[in-house]
Amino acid sequence: MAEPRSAASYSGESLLYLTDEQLRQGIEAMFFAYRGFTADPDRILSDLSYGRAHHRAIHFINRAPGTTVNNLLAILGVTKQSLNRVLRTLIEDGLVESRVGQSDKRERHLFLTEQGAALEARLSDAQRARMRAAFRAAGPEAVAGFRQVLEAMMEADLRRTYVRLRDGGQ
Amino acid sequence: MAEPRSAASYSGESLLYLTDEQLRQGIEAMFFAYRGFTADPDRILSDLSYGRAHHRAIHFINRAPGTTVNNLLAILGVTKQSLNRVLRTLIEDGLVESRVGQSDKRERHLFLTEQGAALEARLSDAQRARMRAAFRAAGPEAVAGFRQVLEAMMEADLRRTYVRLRDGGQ
DNA sequence: GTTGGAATGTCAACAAGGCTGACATAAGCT
DNA sequence: AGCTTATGTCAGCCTTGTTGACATTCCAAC
Repeated sequence: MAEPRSAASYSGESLLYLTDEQLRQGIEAMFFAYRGFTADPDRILSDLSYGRAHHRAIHFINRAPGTTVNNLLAILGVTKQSLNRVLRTLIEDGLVESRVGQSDKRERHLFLTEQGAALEARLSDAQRARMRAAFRAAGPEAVAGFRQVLEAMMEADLRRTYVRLRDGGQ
Repeated sequence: MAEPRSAASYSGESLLYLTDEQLRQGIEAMFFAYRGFTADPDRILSDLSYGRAHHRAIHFINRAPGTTVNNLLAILGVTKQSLNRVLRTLIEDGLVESRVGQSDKRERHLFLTEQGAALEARLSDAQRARMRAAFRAAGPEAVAGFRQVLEAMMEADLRRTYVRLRDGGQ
């Protein structure tokens, strides 16, 4: 259970931050923090009888307007049936618009309507407010570390997606 | 939408890390990283027809052996009906033992059986391996920042729970 | 031109895991 | 004795994930 953590690798540098105890604290921090991370949007959504799935769709459509359904599937990591159910209600409710592609007419390109953008703003304002408070409390060096660790924790394909989004790709 | 971020507070210190763009990157990093965070245990669990809910229960029972049902409810933030469904299967399957309290016989104290501890070890080995890789890649200063930001992101009551667990309380 | 495959949508059925509400039981407290 | 607390359980509902099957539309290759 307690890992031997290869005594040979102690070459001057302290590896105490890699003990099982430290790792477990990191795991629990992720668990509890994620609850906080989603708490504010969840409250807003429950009043509208939407769920987290709707939030995720709205977020990434806003993030990459005109994205295709297939593209969104890859980002969200769910089945098309599951996403379709969510998209259908968002389209019916007038928050999302689905336009047939010009070059490839099989593709549907997704956009937020004015109403959809309004909800997106409300949700992300709430979520950013908490993130801002956390960033401010921790300071810029901590934020840089936070981002580094999270990035290293992602699955390789999602890290590529994350970096592409971050660096302004579409 | 774009916050004025009170120009008066620029007292020499750069607040560029608090821009909406930086905050949004933090939000997306949390989203993608959490998927990585749960990916390995999820794979193990799906083979056993257990879910994340079982993992969470097992984790915290291992973490605080003898904890009561009520205590676990507070940590996990679910209803007793929801938790009970999970606990029932874990007890039936012989992974968790429920002992009537000595002082207060209404309470049930929860413990992992040998079998339960074995699964816990398997799950947390997998999860720790990813966390360890991420920590190692990012380095000790980054890890400290990661922990600071996450802690600041928690809801107040969960932060207390987290700190209590971290500092060896039960 | 026809055919194969890709992108999408839809229907049906199912499961996990949240939730609420109601109720039972046992035990502790006043 | 009566109220409260801790727990368990039943029933039913919702969201959001899954698989499988099938239709449509359209591009592209042959």
